[in-house]
Amino acid sequence: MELDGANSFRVNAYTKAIRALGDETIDLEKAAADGNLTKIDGVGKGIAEKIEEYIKHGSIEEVSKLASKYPPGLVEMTEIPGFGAKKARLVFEELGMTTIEELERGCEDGRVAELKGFGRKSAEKIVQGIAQMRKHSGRFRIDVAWESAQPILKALRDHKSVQCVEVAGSLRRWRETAKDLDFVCATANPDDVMEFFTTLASVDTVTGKGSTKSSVVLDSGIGADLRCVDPAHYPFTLQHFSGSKEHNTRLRGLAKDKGMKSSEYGLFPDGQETSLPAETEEDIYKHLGLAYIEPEMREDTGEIEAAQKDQLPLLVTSEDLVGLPHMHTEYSDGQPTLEDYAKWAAENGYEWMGISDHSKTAAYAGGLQPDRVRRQWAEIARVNKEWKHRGVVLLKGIESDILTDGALDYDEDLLKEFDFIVASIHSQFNFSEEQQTARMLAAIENPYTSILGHMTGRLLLKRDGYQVNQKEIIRRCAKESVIIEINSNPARLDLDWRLLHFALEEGCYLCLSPDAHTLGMLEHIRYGVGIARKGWVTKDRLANCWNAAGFLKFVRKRRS
DNA sequence: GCCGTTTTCGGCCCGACTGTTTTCAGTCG
Repeated sequence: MELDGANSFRVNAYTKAIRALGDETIDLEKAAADGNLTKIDGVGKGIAEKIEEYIKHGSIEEVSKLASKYPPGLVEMTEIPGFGAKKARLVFEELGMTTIEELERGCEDGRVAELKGFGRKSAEKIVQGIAQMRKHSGRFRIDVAWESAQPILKALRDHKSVQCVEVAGSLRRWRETAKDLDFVCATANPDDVMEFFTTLASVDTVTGKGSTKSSVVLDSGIGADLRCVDPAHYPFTLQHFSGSKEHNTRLRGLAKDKGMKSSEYGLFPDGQETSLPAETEEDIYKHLGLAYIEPEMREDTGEIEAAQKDQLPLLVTSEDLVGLPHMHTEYSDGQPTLEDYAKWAAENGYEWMGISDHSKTAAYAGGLQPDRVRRQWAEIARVNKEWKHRGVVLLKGIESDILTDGALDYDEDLLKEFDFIVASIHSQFNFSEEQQTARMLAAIENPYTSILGHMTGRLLLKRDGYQVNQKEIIRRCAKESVIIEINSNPARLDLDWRLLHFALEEGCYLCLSPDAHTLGMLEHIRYGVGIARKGWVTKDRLANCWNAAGFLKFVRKRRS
């Protein structure tokens, strides 16, 4: 519709409706049958008709018409940074271009630069944008973003003109991936700070420079924006650029209802040019009649309603964690020894570490045959004796493959002697959803399964998860008292945070797993904490916050 | 196209930067 030059308010109306329909709790066919479609926020007569048309015919005429008018390559073009629908339409109509490759050639041979509204620089930017897009598919994992951000944050904090600085955007909200980094800085000398920022050693290219906003691309390939504001505006600017866009749109609506205008510079009562005061973000939320909302929750997934009723959950923090399950040792495909983990736990304030190497079927990963399992248990007993005085205990666990029929990977004689068992799928990713779900349900019903490992097996930005009915799995885990893992490896972050709130409502217990294969990977738990907070997780529902006795009691209870 | 404790018409969130312009359109967050 944007390519077709449709009224932008119409486009917005569809965008808003699509977002509402994305809520998995809506059964569209049922709503249509009951005539309740227009009760969905953002769905009126027109869009309801489109949905009904789709349910009836499996397609929508207007969509088909638009699709035949504008080749799919034009939609792809709009993914190029700085290149939107209007420009895509122009190169299509004026130059007949239908693919990104054609656009790239047109930029190189000078045809694009001759178009009205374009020039030499625009053509160069497009070529650069295409290269960017190809190289990184536009998004970065949170660990890349976090690690790129830390040195910059430190450098800015140490700069004499910087009063305070914080990372905002999706990284502050702990999204699993980020498009770029956003820094917000309070300073009286913005030009100083901007000059410093754009000449940092890790900066590869400068793509924009002004006194309020500068943009760069770092060596790591990720973009970074810095906003500089007067210290009086800082809380507003930080709040604004922390997003999400959807959250802020709602807040601006609330402001409007209260006769105020909200922007990154303040909260302005109608007709006034001075903002209401705010020393912290908390003050801003207070002005809007809301309890303070933690950045992780700012996704417009119910947090605003909860804040209005002062019913926000008290989110778990890393200080609440006392134990970690799921880590691999030299016995299978990990690098650390048992001793290494015990030492790390003592040094980092943890009481228990749940050792879980791969089980025997995972031969590719050095899965443990029963004799090796018993040898490891003997060593765990020895290490535990040595570290008892430091208040650390290693638990005897295993990451058991879920076999194709849903069985665990050892005989019951051996299974019953483990302290806990993480059950995970590592093979037959191509099962149908029905097969995969049945396989997983069978594993959940096994009384020796304590924790369900990485529910979908996804690798972020790389591989989609296997097909499985996650909600059915979650409900069964709740019923069977199987703890659902939040795999904290930044390549996984699986279970997805979007399902955590649902899992909590269904009554599930969760745990953060480092799934470590090196000591360094234990640090990944920071991403798990972020994701857990994002999913509204409280410490009473997180097994990591229970002491070893409590964790073992929970696990043993379902075996009896 | 959606929506309505002022409304069934006339609004719809707001501001910065860039590259192309001579006052602005497009894009982005």
